[in-house]
Amino acid sequence: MTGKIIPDIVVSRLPVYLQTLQRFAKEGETTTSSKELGERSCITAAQVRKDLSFFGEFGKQGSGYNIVFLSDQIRSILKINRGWDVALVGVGDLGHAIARYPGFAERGFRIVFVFDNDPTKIGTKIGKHTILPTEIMVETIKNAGITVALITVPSRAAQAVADQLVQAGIKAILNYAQASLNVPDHIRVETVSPILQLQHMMYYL
Amino acid sequence: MTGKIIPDIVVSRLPVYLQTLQRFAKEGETTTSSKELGERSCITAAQVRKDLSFFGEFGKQGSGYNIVFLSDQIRSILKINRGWDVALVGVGDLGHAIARYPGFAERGFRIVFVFDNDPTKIGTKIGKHTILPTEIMVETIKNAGITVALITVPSRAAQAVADQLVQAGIKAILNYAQASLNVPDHIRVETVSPILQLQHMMYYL
DNA sequence: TTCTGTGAACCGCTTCACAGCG
DNA sequence: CGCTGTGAAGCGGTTCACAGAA
Repeated sequence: MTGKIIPDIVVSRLPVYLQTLQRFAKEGETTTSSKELGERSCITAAQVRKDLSFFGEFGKQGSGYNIVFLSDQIRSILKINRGWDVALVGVGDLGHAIARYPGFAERGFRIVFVFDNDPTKIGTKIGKHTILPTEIMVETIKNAGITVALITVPSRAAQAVADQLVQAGIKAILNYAQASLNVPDHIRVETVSPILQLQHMMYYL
Repeated sequence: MTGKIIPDIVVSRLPVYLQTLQRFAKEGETTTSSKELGERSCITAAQVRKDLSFFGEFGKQGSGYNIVFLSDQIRSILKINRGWDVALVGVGDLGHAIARYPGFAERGFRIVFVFDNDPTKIGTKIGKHTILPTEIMVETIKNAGITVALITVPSRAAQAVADQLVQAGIKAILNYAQASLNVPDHIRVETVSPILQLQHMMYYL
């Protein structure tokens, strides 16, 4: 089972299942079925079973899946059964909002450094973080061994920041800038694109 | 050509093409090819040609696509060759950041109303908008004939807000809350899910 | 020649359907 | 009987390859 290549689209559904499972857990459920999990995740039951079977046999025939057990398995597969230290680059309005948002830390993504290049911001505090100058970014990230970063700088600066992050040893970038980033093949980038999502929806109006 | 059902995945790539075309335009180009447009959009040339051919014959054999013309065609297909009035619900940190972000207006999505239910916020100004109480939301949106809304309220409140928005005649919702919304079939919802995107990437680290 | 538009081949994800176990 | 796990079938999107226009 391990070593087999899993379709990326399957991996991308695991966080969705996890989210639904957490909702079930909050509702006091202890067990679910592929049918129920699928319905609440907008995915067919067969798809759910096939997806999960890529990674193991997590269910019990006749009774379904144990919610806590399956959640733990998915967290383990996604490597989010541990915490991840994250760097945040760019403290405009959006960076500010993200730095103060507790949702990332609740899922194990701890923002440990916040960088900006604006001299009037450097040294000031945002929550419990002191804003650090980008000059020391590469070295700081390298020394801390951080591999995940969020980019919330203006589009025109995003590529330069990405280049620095790659140099600093970052392996995964969540990009909030309205720009597509050029990075080496072994670096993962996901872009948050609310504008593209809006434009997409307009087609159907 | 019109009336034919276009795969949603094709529609979802149009905004990507448009974004790339705009970059080309800014770089002073006037013409491009499926090869060039594809490379900069991380999509194969054949895919680009096939996608565009769903909607018409926009290129010239031998020379490629006129950038301005193709941009206009895509904007027209997506119905973003006009402006859209948008309502924003929820003025926490994120809503605040979005209300002040000029990127939406630059692409024709004008935020015309901002709602919140916090009495200490209602009546205060954010940019040029006065924050309005949610009590008058349904009526205000209905009267203005607005069909697009952004939800930036806490997860627990998102479904209730969505229900109201549907009642108000909203047809497309961009949901920033960490929650999946239940809405009638004819309403489009897209969710911005940075946390799911991060979790997805962790698999590959 | 260059590059588009497109039928056909291909490939991979989704769905089906059922064996098998509790 | 209920529900999983899974080979096989089905389907839809992607890629190929080439006719044809500039």
